Amino acid sequence: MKVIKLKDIAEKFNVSVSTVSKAIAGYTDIKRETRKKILEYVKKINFRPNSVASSLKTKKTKTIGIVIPDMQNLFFTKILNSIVNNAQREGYRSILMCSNESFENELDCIDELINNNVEAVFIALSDRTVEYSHLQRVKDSGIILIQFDKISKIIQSSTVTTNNIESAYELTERLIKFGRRKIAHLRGGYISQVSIDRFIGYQKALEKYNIKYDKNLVMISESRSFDEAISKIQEMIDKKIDFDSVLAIDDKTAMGAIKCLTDNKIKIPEQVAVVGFSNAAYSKYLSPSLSSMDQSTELFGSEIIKIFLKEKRNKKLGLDYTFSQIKIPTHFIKRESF
Amino acid sequence: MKVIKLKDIAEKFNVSVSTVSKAIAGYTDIKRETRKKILEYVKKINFRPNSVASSLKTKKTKTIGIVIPDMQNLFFTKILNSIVNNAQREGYRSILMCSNESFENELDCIDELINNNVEAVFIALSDRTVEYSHLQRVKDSGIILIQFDKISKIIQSSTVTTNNIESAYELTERLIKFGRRKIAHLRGGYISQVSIDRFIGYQKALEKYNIKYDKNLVMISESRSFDEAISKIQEMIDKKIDFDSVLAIDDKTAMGAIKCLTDNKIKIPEQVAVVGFSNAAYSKYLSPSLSSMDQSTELFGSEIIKIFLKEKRNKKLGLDYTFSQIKIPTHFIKRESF
DNA sequence: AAATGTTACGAAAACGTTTTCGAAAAATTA
DNA sequence: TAATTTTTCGAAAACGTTTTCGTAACATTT
Repeated sequence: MKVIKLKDIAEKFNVSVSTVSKAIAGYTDIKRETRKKILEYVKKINFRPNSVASSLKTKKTKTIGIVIPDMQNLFFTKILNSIVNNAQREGYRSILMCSNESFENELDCIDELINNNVEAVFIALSDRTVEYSHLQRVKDSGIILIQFDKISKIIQSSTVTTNNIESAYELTERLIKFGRRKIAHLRGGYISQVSIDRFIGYQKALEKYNIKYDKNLVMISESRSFDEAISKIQEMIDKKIDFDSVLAIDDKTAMGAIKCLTDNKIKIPEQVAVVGFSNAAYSKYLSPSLSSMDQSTELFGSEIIKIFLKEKRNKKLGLDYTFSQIKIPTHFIKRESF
Repeated sequence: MKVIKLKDIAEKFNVSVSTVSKAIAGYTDIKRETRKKILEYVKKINFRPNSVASSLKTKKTKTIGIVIPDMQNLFFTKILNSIVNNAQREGYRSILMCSNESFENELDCIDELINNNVEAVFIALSDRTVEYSHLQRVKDSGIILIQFDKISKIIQSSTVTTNNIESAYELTERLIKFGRRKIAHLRGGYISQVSIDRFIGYQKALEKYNIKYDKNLVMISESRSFDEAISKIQEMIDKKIDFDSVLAIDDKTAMGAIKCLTDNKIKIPEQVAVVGFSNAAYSKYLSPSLSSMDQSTELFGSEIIKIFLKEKRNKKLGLDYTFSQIKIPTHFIKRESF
């Protein structure tokens, strides 16, 4: 119950607190045998210097803060997992915050993290974030900021994203080469950069293959929910709009599409091919299983930590650092839906 | 860039550091107007006392540690979300750790959290945890321990769990009342308490309704994976074992069952009804959508925090506290698979 | 033997708070 | 006016580290 501290160890070996501290920290101005016996004891009782006191003194908290918009979204939880694991490996602990897709919450999360003296903030913005002074505040506090997935280009920082334009382009191209010409696009709202970029990729591919863009084939799912996807597709069917494939903004909406099509006895992929984004964990479990664009979530975490360590090193050396803009490659996962 | 501290504010108003500190902390021995002007300024610049220094002094870190075995499992991420939100509301931050179903990792997580002076550890054990001295170490460090979902009864602590026995009983009973008698059970391994309890519930219901227990109807899915579930069901089909329903250990294995049955052109639920546990986010997206037992994950978080605050209060008052054993109620979600 | 260099260690300050305790100033009572 | 109480404030210690700098002890070189 009593917590050991440096002083206790110092007394045990009749040395000073400084000596013990330096032995543990690996200083070389300690006699070999002195250091050895201290280290042995430290190891035996599994002693680690009080991290709070240490943080106060060194001004390093060895803590990073993560803000994601949704904890029910496996894409984010996988990235989260990967960040946490990579951070842990480098000796950093992770404080987790969730904005729940609310701008208000996001502000609170940021203030909380700044107040907690985290060394870095890794954030995927909420869909409702339209103003960015809180991110500036992070930077002004001397905290390293890295945006991932849902980012704002207004604030200068390193970013780690999927190449959404290219990725959507590739998917569309695949559908075209599969023989589809009437490709419906179930997109997200207008303020989401992800949604915008995927839409651009979709258009570019059509253009490249001389397929006339038809705005009747584009539906907007503001909420990107399963239910909204169903109703949007049903609307298309009711309006008798002719389409032979669906490029959905993500796997959840793709699932909505599959559900709706199946209920309407439309054969997938024979009549309508369906493809999603993100390769959500459940995508392969569906009937038909969903073809999707995998985003290698493990790479997100490792790249983010890599950038963080680099920026930290540069900052320490007083170097002017340039921000990294990393694009995580995607690759197509072929399943039954297309 | 320069971080404000108490001293800066003190100088600005020509008072002492103590006065500023006390004004912020709400002490009453500060003149109203003095306090007012300090508080106004503090609010204006959004100042909060350095939490590291504060923690060192007060020995309260306002931090809780959470350990879960799997971040790809929506059941856990939902609980995680709920804990984090509830903790945040009470002014606690959450350090997140993931054991990835490894006992080794779990040990590391615990040591890390102890070293970080968290005030509480909330843990769902990994499936491979067979020894519990690390949990004892948490308690010995004066840290409040609360186990949830996957718990060990060997270590005395408060717990928050689903009533797995009753819940499985209810599901089985529902299948029986639905007219099914040949109920297959796709269970988990033998060391998982969750798996054991659900199996017990299954047996109890059979017994109650005078249905003879048939061990041919029970399959073990050690990994509880989608693929293993498929192969186990396929095995049943190949062996021509007759069954009219499947009680799966969780929604993922239930999905495997659905997939396999669908591929074998077996009608759900007409020929075989399928039901799962946990009401995973994707369950309603399937075709057929999956009936399941919802576990109100939000309640997990609020109950855990409630217990934590109670134990903390009792500890402070020096009371002998008794541990709470909370059972989170489940309720059946009827969908298409049964 | 003196001068110089090297090794091993500890004293003490500092990090930014919180909180106790004493005391000055103001208000109240005798 | 003197004595007492109440209000308001600040000095200072403490939390457990890290790290600088000084120095004693010893070794090596002139």
